[in-house]
Amino acid sequence: MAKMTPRTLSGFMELLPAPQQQMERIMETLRRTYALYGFTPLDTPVIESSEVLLAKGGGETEKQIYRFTKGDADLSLRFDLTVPLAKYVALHYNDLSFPFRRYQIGKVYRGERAQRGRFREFYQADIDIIGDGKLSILNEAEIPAIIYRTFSALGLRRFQIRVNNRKILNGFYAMMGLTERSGDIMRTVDKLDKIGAEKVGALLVADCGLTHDQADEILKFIAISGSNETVLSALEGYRGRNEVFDQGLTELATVVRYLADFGVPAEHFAVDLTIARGLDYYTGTVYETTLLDHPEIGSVCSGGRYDNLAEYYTDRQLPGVGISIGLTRLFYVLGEQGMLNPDLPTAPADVLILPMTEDLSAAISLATLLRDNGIRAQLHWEEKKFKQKISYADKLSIPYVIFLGEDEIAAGVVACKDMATGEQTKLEPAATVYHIKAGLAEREKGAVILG
RNA sequence: GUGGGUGUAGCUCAGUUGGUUAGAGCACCGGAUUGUGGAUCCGGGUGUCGUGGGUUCGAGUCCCAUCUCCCACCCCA
Repeated sequence: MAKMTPRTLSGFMELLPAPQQQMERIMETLRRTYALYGFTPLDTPVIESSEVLLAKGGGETEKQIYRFTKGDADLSLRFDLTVPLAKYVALHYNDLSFPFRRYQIGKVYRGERAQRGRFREFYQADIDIIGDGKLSILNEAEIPAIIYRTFSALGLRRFQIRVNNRKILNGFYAMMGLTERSGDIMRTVDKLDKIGAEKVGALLVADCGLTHDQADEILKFIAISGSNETVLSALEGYRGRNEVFDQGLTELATVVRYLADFGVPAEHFAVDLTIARGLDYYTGTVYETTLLDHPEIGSVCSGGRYDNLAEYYTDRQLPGVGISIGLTRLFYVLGEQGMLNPDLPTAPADVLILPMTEDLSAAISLATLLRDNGIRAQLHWEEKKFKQKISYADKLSIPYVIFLGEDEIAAGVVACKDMATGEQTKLEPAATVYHIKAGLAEREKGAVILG
């Protein structure tokens, strides 16, 4: 009979067991780090009513969203975690305490063309802080610290958190009398890294309708660079000409001010006036984090400040700040670059027990003892040759194999083989537990995710 | 959504001006006297040459269509 050819849709990541274990480790690290800053875990449905997800309407979202009907219901897959959060906060407003800090790691869906490092289904690992009416600027200052700690916890070293403030840009464009075109200008300027100043200048004239002088002035402005202090003092020169600009500058200075106290080394942080973010709901600080060795892949962690999270669901003013780590993209890059530690334990079990007697009673109770002591134990009781069973442990890189035959049972011991060294010990069960636990602890010591 | 490429084994690929039964390496499976894996040796091809038509005595190879995936744009994690 002709078989259907199995395949996985393009743009959907599907991992083998070992890499999946690595992915799980990264997720655990993210959860643990986020929790250090007082964020509570949240989960929301992958499917929502289209009415909810598309409340804002129009734009890219509408084009990229996976939308379908089931009976009479018009449904969509979430394309980010922020809109579901807005719905959640508006819906449960009375039961939440503000500032509301939540993290969420979940899959999102975008019906765009898949490409290298661009997926249709991917994990986002978000944190957001939502205020009720007001939200302190210090939350914006804390975000880079969270990004830094998170990336460091993964073992990443070569990354940079770039920060800007939209009020500075909007204020500057307002000074030039270009307020109504500031969205277009930002989107164009955002390409600077990719296509260079010359082309951006040309696009500003061609697409945004600016004069050459205006384009030059903008390019000159965003070219301001150097240390944080240098950029800030250069910006001070523009103070007093536009209220929004002044406010943005004050905010940016505050974000920079506490960096050291938050433990963020200067080399991982840069004020960068070219960062604008395409998304139009950002109103203040914006963040973009890139891997220094892989700028071509774009941002792996982006976010910013927004003033009105849930405006489509409630009249309440709910300002917030948040970031999103593109976990699938990050994992893809790390894997492609060989940066995932090959020595990272990925075995599904710590011990494989090979019972060699008809009566499994001794083997099963040994497995129970191991599990009672937190050791992941698997019994191999299939009809296979001895060789195949030990080879199974080898392939799954299970670190220990226990042989339990007549001799051992009679002597009240178990034969435990360390698969890495080949050494074999014969110890009583309790001593074996101790032996294995010590060995596992040793292995975990050097188990950084990136290597 | 727009434009450009690609398609042979699980993976990376070879396959002559169209010629007989489509190959290599790696991977995988089995074996080398049933209590010891990784190394070696022996054995095994696991394939609708993306799919459907067409040209031809003959198509993996040429033509058309279609699908797929990849790349760029758009946008973005």
